[in-house]
Amino acid sequence: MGNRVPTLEDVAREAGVSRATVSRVVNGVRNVSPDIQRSVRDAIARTGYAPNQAARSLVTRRTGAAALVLSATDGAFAARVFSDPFFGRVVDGVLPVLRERAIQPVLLVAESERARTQLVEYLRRGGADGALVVPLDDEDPLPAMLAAAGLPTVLFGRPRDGERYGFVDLDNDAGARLAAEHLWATGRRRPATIAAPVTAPAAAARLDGFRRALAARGVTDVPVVRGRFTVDSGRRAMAELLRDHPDVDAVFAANDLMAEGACQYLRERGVDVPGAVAVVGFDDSAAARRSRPRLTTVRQPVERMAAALAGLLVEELEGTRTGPASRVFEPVLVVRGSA
Amino acid sequence: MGNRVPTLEDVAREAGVSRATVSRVVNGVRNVSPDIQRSVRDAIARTGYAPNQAARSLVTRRTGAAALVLSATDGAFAARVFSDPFFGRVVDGVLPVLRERAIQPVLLVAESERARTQLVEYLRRGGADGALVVPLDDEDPLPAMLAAAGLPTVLFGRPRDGERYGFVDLDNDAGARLAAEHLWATGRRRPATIAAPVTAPAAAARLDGFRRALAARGVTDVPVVRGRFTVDSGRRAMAELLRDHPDVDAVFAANDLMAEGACQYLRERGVDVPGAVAVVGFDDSAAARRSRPRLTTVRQPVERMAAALAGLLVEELEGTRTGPASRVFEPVLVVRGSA
DNA sequence: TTGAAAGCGCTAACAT
DNA sequence: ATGTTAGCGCTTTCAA
Repeated sequence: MGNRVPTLEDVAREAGVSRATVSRVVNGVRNVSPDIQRSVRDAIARTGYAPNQAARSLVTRRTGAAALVLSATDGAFAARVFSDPFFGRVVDGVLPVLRERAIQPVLLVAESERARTQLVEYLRRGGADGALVVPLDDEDPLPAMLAAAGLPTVLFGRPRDGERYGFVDLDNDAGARLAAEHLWATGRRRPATIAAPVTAPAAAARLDGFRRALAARGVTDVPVVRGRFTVDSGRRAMAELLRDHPDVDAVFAANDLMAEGACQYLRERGVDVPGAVAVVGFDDSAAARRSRPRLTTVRQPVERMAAALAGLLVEELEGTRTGPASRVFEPVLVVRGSA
Repeated sequence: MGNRVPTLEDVAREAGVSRATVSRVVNGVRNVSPDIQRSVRDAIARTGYAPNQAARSLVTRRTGAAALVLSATDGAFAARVFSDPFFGRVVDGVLPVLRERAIQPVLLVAESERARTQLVEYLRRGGADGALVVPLDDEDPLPAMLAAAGLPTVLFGRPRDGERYGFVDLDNDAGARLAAEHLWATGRRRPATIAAPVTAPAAAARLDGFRRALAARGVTDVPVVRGRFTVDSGRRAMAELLRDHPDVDAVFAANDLMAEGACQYLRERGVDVPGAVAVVGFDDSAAARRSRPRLTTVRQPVERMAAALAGLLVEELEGTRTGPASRVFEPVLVVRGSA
């Protein structure tokens, strides 16, 4: 037996109609009489027909897929992405929006120079109709590459070059301020911060926001140690902080993972949290709830932001909106046990 | 100006040659004189041409992409995948193999019934040339669906229905035995185990292997508590174990995350690890090195296994091999501080 | 409501 | 070494 994959033609012959009619049924176009619809559906079932996406795309110029791109310029990529709950939350937020519209979400990772090139090539050729990009680095060239390739692109996090893309972002400055004000209000006068890598998106905003809010209260010498968003780096940063500034009474970390690491280190050294040192995290991820004590943290509504991001792309693809649009979300302070 | 995307035709006209010649240059076929190659390349650069994948796929019946499918039948999917270092290691292992051959890796997640259906549809239509599937559940119908759709499919972990697919797997039984023998050899006589969910792939093998090895030494009543592969579930399991069997002197957890949780709980309760209770993990993931004390664990060479898995698929796609093939890796015990 | 036919952009067989 | 040409399987006018 010919092991050929069945085509529209086969279904048409089987059902005794034209290709056009089968196509209409498959694509749910009305103006097809009910009985013909039935017989076509039967023929489809009998033949096991599935549309050929290549042929379809060739004429519609659509793939029905949207790329969710995780991009970083440094190494240790997968280790980071697959251990920070943040990315899972992004995925959780994006999926339902796309699924609802039967847009296939495809995750693409750009872990190296070569990967970026291949990825852009892939998308230029028509791998997906648009891209949702989560840049892990402010200097990431990928968004610009995608835009240059003419691909509808939206970003998680405000890009440096402002308004060329649609994006969603958090008011990071306000978030850092919430942390600072809470620590101040609870009597902390010698706060330090475990900041993000200099090139991390949002890093500057969280650090500056924290410093400014404290400066407004007369605290100008806030110790800063950089972490790398991981539990381990938070632990090491805390060790450094404790060594160089044994009198700190509060720590604001740029994400929950580092705050968790800080708590771990403090507890191991017998330093009471929050008694001796208060710790505030950022994100309100799963790490905030599993940490001991549970973390007081600045909540970033990642799932809602990701859903909005997907919505932005969908609008662009559907032509509902034309220019780039953006949306900024407000953080909320969640007080738990650590501060 | 006509905002049309340039096609082969445009490049051909620009270079003053035929479409076929341009195609040859683009696809790196020899038999094209150097000077013509140059002028074609120039024309490509000038026009900004990129091949249309749909048109290409239509004739080659290839997409140049391979899917890495993460599939689960229960909820809390993204939270699991994006916090267990295991999946990052799989990605790390797969990427280089695919990149090297310029095969685009696309990550697909099947988090629900609907997602599975859409995903299979997508792949049937030609979303990728083959699939690397990491099933999180033994009863996952996805592999069978993909196979039924005629898509080349290989699995991480031996499937229940044996030899219908190519797969890579670890000798989990041997791994569990290593753990049991180490605990026995170091004088532990009242071991317990934190097992995986009943439907988890490899779960049965690790549990049975542990039991059998101990039974051979006369220990037949090994307490078992089920965890869910997370730190938290490991912590809770340990609490349960300690409550119901206060005399346990060793714990074998089915992965490092649960072992980490067990250690955390024990330390919080002031139980010395490994003094009072020895803990052995499984995987040798990043969690093993960050845990305190560092975990003694059964090493699973996930990256190498994932690379081999990708190799299996590549062979199948290239026609180098025909029937399903499989490869089973041997575990190694890594002794650190926890046992 | 249905069918006929053109054509999307490319590769590959064949001809030169 | 290069060109000509016939499709790949589908959607979408346009006619009927």
